[in-house]
Amino acid sequence: MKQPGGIANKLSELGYRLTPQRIMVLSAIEDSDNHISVEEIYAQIVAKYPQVNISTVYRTLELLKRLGLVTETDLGGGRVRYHSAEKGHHHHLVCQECGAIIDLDESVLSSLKDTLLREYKFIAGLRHLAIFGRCVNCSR
Amino acid sequence: MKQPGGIANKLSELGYRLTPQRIMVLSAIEDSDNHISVEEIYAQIVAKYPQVNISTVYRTLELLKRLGLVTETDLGGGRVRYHSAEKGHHHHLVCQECGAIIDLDESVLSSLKDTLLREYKFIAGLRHLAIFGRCVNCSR
DNA sequence: TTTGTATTTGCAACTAGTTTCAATAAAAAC
DNA sequence: GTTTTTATTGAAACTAGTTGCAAATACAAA
Repeated sequence: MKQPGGIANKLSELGYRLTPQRIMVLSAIEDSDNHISVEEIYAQIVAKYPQVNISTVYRTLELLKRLGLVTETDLGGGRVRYHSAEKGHHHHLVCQECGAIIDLDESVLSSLKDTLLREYKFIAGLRHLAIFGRCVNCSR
Repeated sequence: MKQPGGIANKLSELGYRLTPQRIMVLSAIEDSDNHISVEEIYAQIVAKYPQVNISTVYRTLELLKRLGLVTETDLGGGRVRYHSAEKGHHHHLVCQECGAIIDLDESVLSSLKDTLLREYKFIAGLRHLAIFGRCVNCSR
């Protein structure tokens, strides 16, 4: 099929089968520079193999998400997007006025995480969060 | 119909019509102690007026959300719930293991808001956030 | 290489939520 | 109280995502 990347290796290590459909979903995510949507993944696959069903794409993403190999982020307007967990965690500031997306380093949320752990004994996931609001340009 | 609460007054002040359907949605939200789901609101309405359509409930919630009169929170598993904005803002820690929901005061996120404003010139909404992770009992 | 089997897939039916549009009814004007 | 205007509603069609199940196939074992 195609050279399997890091996610594919982990999948088979965990005992899941490496089907062509799964490899195509993995490639689409790994080859994508930024975040990729279900439609984009599906379009990419159908272009080569039209018989592949969209439900397989949804199921594969659900699996990858559950195993923590991929992170899902809601960047607003129901636009859920996917990203390889291998490429590191980060967060986004999403402007609800102009739609601008500002990337945010993971460290910005670390003091919040500490507070929650100390005061509420709660281990916050916060791997890939979208914070909605207004950017500089739109707040004037 | 029914004694209109604070939200109803604001709606008509803003020039929106006070229909029986809207008043019923408002009452359901205002009368609910905690967060209420679409199905719960709809079930409550249909019990009295079976001819009311679910799309009207969705449209009313969309309107109230847009006007900031009601806050929407995703408490996990696609279970979106609604809450009167008049009753104050707060946040939730949701345990992905046992489903426990811990309420969190708004102030816990104020230092994060400050940081985002100072370092990124971004005005974060963060009115009603759900943070996913693991509670004390499940993290052992 | 062939066989066996449990996992995975495609398909079709289903659910939640959205949208379009003609009919209805709030609220303003008379 | 009646008429007029235009926002709002109900109905039905539509879209995105999910689920059940029989058929297909990845992979282990022979």
